[in-house]
Amino acid sequence: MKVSLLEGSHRQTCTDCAVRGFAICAALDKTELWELANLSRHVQCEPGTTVFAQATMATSFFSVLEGVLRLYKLLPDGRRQIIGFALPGDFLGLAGSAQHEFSADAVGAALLCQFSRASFSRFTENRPRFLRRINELAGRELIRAQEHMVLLGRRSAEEKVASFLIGWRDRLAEVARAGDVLPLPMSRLDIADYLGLTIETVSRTFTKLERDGIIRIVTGGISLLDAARAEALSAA
Amino acid sequence: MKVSLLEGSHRQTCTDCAVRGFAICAALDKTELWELANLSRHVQCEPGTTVFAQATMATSFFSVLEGVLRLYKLLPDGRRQIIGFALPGDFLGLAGSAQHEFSADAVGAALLCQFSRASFSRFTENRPRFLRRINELAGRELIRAQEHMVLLGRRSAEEKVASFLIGWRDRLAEVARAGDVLPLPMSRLDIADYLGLTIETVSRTFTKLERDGIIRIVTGGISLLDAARAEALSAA
DNA sequence: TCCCATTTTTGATCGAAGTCAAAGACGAGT
DNA sequence: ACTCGTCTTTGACTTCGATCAAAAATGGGA
Repeated sequence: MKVSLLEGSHRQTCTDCAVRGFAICAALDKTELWELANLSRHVQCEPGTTVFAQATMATSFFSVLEGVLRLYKLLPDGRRQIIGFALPGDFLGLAGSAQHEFSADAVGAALLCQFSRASFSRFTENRPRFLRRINELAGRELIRAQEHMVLLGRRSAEEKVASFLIGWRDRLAEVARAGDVLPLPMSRLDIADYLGLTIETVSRTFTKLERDGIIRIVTGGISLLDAARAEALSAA
Repeated sequence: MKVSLLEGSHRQTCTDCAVRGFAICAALDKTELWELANLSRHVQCEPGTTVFAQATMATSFFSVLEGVLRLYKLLPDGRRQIIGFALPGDFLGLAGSAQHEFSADAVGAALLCQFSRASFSRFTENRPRFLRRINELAGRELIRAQEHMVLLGRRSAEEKVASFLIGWRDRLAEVARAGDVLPLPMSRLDIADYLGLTIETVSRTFTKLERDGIIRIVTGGISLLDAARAEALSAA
């Protein structure tokens, strides 16, 4: 496993940032943005790169600019639970704990905006607007986590897969133009570990959804043929 | 189901509050505390009272003073997932959404400190210290939720029950003197819905842990005979 | 103290998802 | 186009926890 980061070239101007409108920095005015820019650096990650590992010191915070990260926790015997996928605009470090509570690695190539913990905290300290923005993102994250607990604890395999597809579609729609096929950059194993299933069950369930005419499996993703039926499965 | 609250007598002074040291208001100085006190009222809840229901307008925030609340989400067909138990010092409203994302009801009798959403938000608005305190609690909540996802997605029934007992013991230790028996005020059904199991599986697992000499089942709780073995089960 | 409703426990059986195994598809590199 | 390694799919079988059913314990009220 690669654990290194490819360091980005140099500091960036935030004003033309692709996630400017919906990332954590959306709450900042021009002056503050410039100030924050001076605390940040861009980091380019190769596919599979581990950005940080569970139980290591959290010396940095990150904002995702491009790509997808998988966030996961491991049990001592190797069982893995993916607790979420981070997309452009997502912030890593909301829990604010001194140690990383989970590991994060890039699914495909990814570009991150990195802040040192200390300077970011200092910047944050006396900016109520920014603090409220952090609260807002943390609240959303908490709601997502609670919804995911229902999925993990109370839904069948078919409902889990359908919920995942609908949820993924909706999240992607927030950050990118939706095309005909829903790209699934993560592996079946990632999906299984996200849904609390095995890879075989995920695969069988995809096949079943395809047999039932709800989806079509294509390379690198699926086509949602019958979104209404998928939504019904994912809600019920 | 009872859905009403018994309204408390009148406003309270916060200085002698039982949860003063570890509730959300721990971040406030004397003046602020007095100001916040004027926005709060105490609410006494009978056992089983629903404090608020999922998908209703969130017009109030609450801080738990005494008792235990169960926080849960329901699926349309009645399946229930308990996403957590709230103890004294816990704050309800961290997600800050306009609608309640889950329901909350009192397990036994409970005493709450209620704030109107509007006045609490106004109070919060320009107090970075207080905002950071809210962030701190939200972060803890998020970490708990992430840990619970691992439990729901990747642990066996026995591990789930052991984790629950250890986690409950540790949470109680934060707010009350630990006695010989660990009180379990919630029903087996509550425990089952918290762990993503059925009531029968929870009961059988308790019996098995007792047969194995790890716990002793007593009325209203359990005795942890072999905490080390329980911790091993809950970690592994 | 005795009832009766509710909760908990136990037993028997079932089934959804896991496990084990092998075949098939895909893609990067030659 | 071919090869090798990885990922995905499919099949056969097993198992853990769910379901269905009933007995036992608990507790509040007459």
